[in-house]
Formats: sequence, structure tokens, C-alpha cells
Amino acid sequence: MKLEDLKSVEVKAIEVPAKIPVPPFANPDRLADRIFGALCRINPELPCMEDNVFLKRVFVCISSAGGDEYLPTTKDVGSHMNPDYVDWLKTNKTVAKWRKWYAEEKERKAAYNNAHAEERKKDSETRKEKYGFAIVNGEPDAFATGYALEPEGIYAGRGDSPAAGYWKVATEPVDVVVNTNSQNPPIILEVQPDGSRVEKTFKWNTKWDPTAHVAATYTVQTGIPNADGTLKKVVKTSYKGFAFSSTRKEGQEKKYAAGAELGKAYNAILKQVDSDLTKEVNVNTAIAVFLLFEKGIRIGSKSATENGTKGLLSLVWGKDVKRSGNKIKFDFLGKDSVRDTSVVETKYAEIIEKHWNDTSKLDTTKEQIEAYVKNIAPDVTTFTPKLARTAVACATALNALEEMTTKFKVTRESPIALKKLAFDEATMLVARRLNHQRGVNKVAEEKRKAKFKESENKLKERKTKLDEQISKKEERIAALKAKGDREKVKVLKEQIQKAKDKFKQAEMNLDSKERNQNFANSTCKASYIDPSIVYEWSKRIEMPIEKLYTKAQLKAFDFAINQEGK
DNA sequence: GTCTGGACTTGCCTTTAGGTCG
DNA sequence: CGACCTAAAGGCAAGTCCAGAC
Repeated sequence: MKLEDLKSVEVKAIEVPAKIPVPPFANPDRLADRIFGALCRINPELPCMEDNVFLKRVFVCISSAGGDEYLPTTKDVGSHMNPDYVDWLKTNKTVAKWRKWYAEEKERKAAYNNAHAEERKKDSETRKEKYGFAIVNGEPDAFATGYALEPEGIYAGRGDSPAAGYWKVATEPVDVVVNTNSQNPPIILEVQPDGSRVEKTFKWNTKWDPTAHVAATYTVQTGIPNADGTLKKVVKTSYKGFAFSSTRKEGQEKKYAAGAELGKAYNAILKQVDSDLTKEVNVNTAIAVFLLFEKGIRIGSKSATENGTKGLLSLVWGKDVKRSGNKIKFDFLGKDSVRDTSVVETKYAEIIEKHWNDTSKLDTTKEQIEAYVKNIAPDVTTFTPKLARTAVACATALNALEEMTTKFKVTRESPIALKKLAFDEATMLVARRLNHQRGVNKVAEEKRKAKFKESENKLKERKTKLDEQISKKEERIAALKAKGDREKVKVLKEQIQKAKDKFKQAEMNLDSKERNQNFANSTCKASYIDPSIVYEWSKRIEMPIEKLYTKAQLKAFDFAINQEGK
């Protein structure tokens, strides 16, 4: 989806983050001290602290930077083949001392922030007003993801990232290329260890590329450092930039428009797939198209990614995908190392197995898939496999909203809480379809389970209390009836009904939470479901749209949400 | 046509803000 | 009226995709 060329860009400021802080008994200018500090600063409950591969790499970096005094001995961690850093970290005195300092520092900072809350808020607002934006095509435009350069730190990758645990070098202003055609260069806001900012001027490297929708670009390198901070070995390089809000908005708008166009061709595409799979022509591409539209699966490439994760084109038959009767069963690690164990039920299961098994991986390409779809639907001007995911989400959302409206008997008069529940349940169905799982690590999962148990107990307590209150009120009703006070009886009865309804809603909410606890609907809400679908639904049942989207989302979706009078 | 740098999007996790409850 | 809790913002890793070099 090509974005419009830019006419002009002027960047106000770029922030340079502070280095990793270290305790007063260490040397902030010494890299080994900062890496050790970064290690001690990590929350000990995070999964990476249970990961010996991660920890081993951290110590390789510390040693390489000249911090041998921080290294555990072989006696401390066992054999070289299978060292145990996890337990050592839990008992080592130096680590404990550093951790204590970081904990105190955190408290001190929180207390300071608390005491200076108003002043800090004002400060940050002033800064945002003065510097937190660029001027794009003559109009002020916020940054979509902040305007601070990459800070140094230990690279925390997801899954089996080959860079996890290595040192990520801070970006220096000399490494940055500012994308501007303005005479006014951005200033540097250098963050001090105490959080204040010092303004500095700098002679930036600049270029002007109207097709690139970024304020600046730079690369970040991760690997094993020398004592002076240069890298002895580079493990990973990533390219970054500061995107504009308007860019994101433009992209989203075009995406949904293209998705809607594709949606119209949906039936025709499935019909062609049906015909091809039945006649067994073009089968590999037809299977890919079928799964893209049935499952909303990511496309991936022929080979696995460097983290070992997979997408449709790298799935191996018999290993990542299997058949059981008329079911196709998936089990593989996808983006962000999230496991996909979904099942697709289809009458084509046997044909799919026959052909996919022949070639191990699906014998097709993105280009062939694109050509296949465009051949059926020549009106669809933009099609990439990723767009199928948007189309699947929108189609699912449309059906799910209808389904949940009926299931929960939502009408215009329904309470807002019930409408919200129906909406959440519907978006959760989309999240399941797109496999948006949450917190796959054990620590987070345990916490979530504990928390859920707790709310369940609280609800039970509430039920006991409610029953007591109701029986008391019923006694009073009986007494009032005897007296013939109809008015008060009516009021009391209404109160009871209200309390019962409220409790029932709480029960339903908790039940919904339990069923959906391993899924998150935030992502599909923010980037897949066409906001106009949601807006139409909300108008129909008279649900205030601002209860469904956050402030930021409302602003981002204003192209779809007609907010007349607001 | 193929390869790949890098622009742009997606998505999980952590932190923060702000609201609620006792 | 602070402790507690949840929703939203923010952060940044990791995908997809496009265009230019060869």
C-alpha cells in the first residue's frame, strides 16, 4: 500500500536517553559495570532470569567488556557444559547488593515522582508542545512511537532469538540520518541520570527522501562488546526510524479500504478454490488461498525466520501440519514464538494431504497467490497475502457481532455493561481466529490463574452478602404488604431486581474472562477490525462508541467514525 | 528475475495513569 | 484518602512487503 509522497518535513527535537545507571560504588563510565547493572535491574521474576542460555550470553558480554570480577567461578555454577546461572544469581551476594540498590532507587524515584507529580506533568506537557512533534507538509504531526533514540541495554528477544542476552549498543546522534528538507535542524534533548533534559545543538547527517515516511533513520547493533563499547561481534542489526502519526493513519485507512474491496470478492474466491480443489488443478496455490482466508494464517516465507518461527509457506506436512479424518491440525510456533494449535475442519482434507505431502512444503509463492486472487477478482486493486488476515478479521467480526447480539439478547434498551460484554465476546472470537494469545510464559500464566481464582472468591463472597440483603428486604416486603404500603413494596422489589441483575452481569463478565483468559482482543481491535463495522453496530444498538475504543483509537479512527457534534 | 535493505505494520509485554473501593 | 486494581499508553521486538541494485 503505497503512501503519498511527503512535501516537507521539519523535525523539532530528538531525545538521547541516559546510559544504564549504576550504584554509587560502581563506575558509570565503565561498560562492564553498566551491563552487570542492567542484569541486576531486570525483574527477577521474568522468564529470562530462568533461562541459562540468556544468562550465559550476558556474562560473555560482561567478561568481554572487562568485567571478569563479576563472573561466577566454575565452582559457583557447575560444569562448563551445563552451567547453572539461575540458582547462582539467587544466592550471590554482589547481585543481592546491586538488586537492593536498584529496588531502593526505584522507590526513591517513585517517591520523588509522587512528590513532584504536578510539576513533572506540566514539564512533560511543555516539552511535548515544544518538541514532541514534527512539521509534515506544513502541519504539526505527532510521532507514532516517540522520538527518543534507542537506549543501551540487554537485548530481550522473544522465543529463541539468537540475539537474546547480548548487548544492544545505544544509538549515538552521529549514527542518525534525519529525513528533512528544512533549514532548521532538530535539537538534542539529552536525558540526564536524574531524568531532566539538557538541550544541545548538533550537526546532523541529513538526507531528503519524500517517499520515506520517517523523521529519521538509524541502525541498532547487538552483539558482544569491547570495553570501549564498540562491538567485537555483531549478532543482530535492526533498522529503526521515527514514524509519523499521519503516516500510520493513512496506512490504516488504505488498508481497510482494500480489505473491504477484497471482502466483496470473498465468495468468488472461495468458489474458485472449491472448484480447483475438487478438480485437483492448481492445488498448492488453492490450498494456500483457502488457508489464508479460512484461518487468517500469516504467510511467512519458504524458510523459517532466524528465531525459528514459521508461517504458511514454511510449514512442513507431517511435522507442523497433520490430517486426522476431515480435520487439518496445525502445531507450530508463529510470530513472537506464539504456538498455533488450531484445527481446520474441511471436506478437502484428503486432497490437501495428498498434495501437500508430495512437496513437504506448499509449492507456491506470494506472487502466485496474488495472481490467483487477482485473476478471480480483477477489481481488487491491492492484494497481498497479509490483507487476507484483515479480510478474515472483518468478516469474522461482522458475523460475531450479529451472533453475540442475538446470544445476549442485546437491544437498544440493554444496559451498557451487557452491550460491552457482547462486543468483547465478538472481538474475542476474532482474536481466537487470528490466534492472538496472551502471556505464553509460565510466570505470567500462573499469576493470571491466581488472580482469576481470587476474583472468583470475591464474587462468591459478594453472592453471600447479596443473598443476605435480599432476604432482609424480602422480610421487609412481607411486613409492608401486611400494612398495605404498595409504593414501598414496589421500590424494594425494584431494588432487589437491580441488585440481582448487577450480580448476574458480574457473573457473566467473570465467566467470559475465564473462557477468554488466554486470548487478547486488543490487537485485533486496534489493527484488524474495520472501525466502520464497529461504528455501524454501535449506532444500531445505541452503544456510545467511546466505550468501545480508547481515546487514542478514536482519534486514529476518525476517518471511519463519524463524530458529528463532538 | 532474484536478492536484500529498509520502510512500514503487527503484537506481546511492561509501565503508568486514573478510577474505585473500603 | 491512600491502597489497590484495571485499562490504556508506551516500548520495542518481529513480522510483511516493496523497490532498487545487480
